[in-house]
Amino acid sequence: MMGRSPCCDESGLKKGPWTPEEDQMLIEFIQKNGHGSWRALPSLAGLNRCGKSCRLRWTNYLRPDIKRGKFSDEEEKIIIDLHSVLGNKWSAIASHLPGRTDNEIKNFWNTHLRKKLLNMGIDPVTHRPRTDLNLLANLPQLLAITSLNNLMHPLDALRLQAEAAQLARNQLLQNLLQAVNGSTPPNLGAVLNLQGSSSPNQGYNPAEYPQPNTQLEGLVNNNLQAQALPTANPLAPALHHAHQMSTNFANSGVIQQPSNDGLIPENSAYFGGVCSTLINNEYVNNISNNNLNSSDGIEQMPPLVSASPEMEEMKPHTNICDPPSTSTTFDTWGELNLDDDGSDYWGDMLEYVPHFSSLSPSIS
DNA sequence: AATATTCCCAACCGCTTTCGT
DNA sequence: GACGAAAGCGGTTGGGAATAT
Repeated sequence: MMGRSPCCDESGLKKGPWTPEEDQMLIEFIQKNGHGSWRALPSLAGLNRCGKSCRLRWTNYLRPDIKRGKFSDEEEKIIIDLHSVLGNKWSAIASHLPGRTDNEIKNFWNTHLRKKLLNMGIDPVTHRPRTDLNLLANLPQLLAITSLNNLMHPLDALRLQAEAAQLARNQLLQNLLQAVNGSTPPNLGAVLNLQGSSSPNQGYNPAEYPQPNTQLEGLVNNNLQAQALPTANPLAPALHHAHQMSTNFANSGVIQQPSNDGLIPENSAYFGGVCSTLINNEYVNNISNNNLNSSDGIEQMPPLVSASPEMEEMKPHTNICDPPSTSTTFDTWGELNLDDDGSDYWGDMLEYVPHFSSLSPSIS
């Protein structure tokens, strides 16, 4: 745009931190007169500041309805969920957190949540398990070595080739999703998770956001047949969503268990403590506190959503694990042996589909 | 105790969008 | 519709506080 007017650079207007006296002058003026035109406000209020500085000070700090202090666990979870859908739309995220400013949320994300997700093996941009960058960088050499080096132990070669295939699958999935969506794919599970939530995210309408692309997921599945995976499995999308939900908050260091009773409803898929159920063409994710144990100082997560009435009415019919026990872990019931960095999630999920299908009598 | 390093966040910068004429 | 001003917004920065050495 042309004709931008300089802000505080001219005429010696004060910049930098606000003093308590300046704050008081601004508060008293706005309480008495409202802010009106921000440009006109400073001179009317007797402040040697530009209007923009006054506006930011008021909206980010002095406004009486601002909630200050530590973010609650619930707020933290909402921010992560919304960020997985909205990206760096701090203002949009802030609109779902009464009393919090976009600036505050942005700072909280950059200083806390981003690092937290990285430490959990989750890419804070895509909200998906991180790709092993070192391995990816070495992928060509890896393939060359495993195909040419006759001295390598056959099992080691197989393992390395599996890792290379895993990377290729991750890349293929990302590329396909980006090609279709035209942008980094959102975490669909997070969208669905917020349906029916009683958290203070009033006005959140999942219909505004991208919905699951089951056709694409089927395409991805079919493109990965080199691993002898099943073709169209009706539960793959549900499992995909459960997987995404799971990786939002549970990763290395967290003991993941089957649902409380080891049973899952019909038309559902289970992954990492999250059960996704297809209801009226939409996925509803369910998790209970019982699904996670604290480990290594990681706090137990609050329930993401309560079970929907539809799910409550469903009669659990499929036992997907050994007799339930509080000590049951992933390793004891599964084909899902997760790497520390979570890099095998996608592959494990696909490999789990046939197992799931064989145990679910309603799926033919 | 002194110094260096890292963390944190209020405030700023400048681009984009909205509003009023 | 064109234009300019105001407001909105997201990225970046500066410096004080906290922590490490």
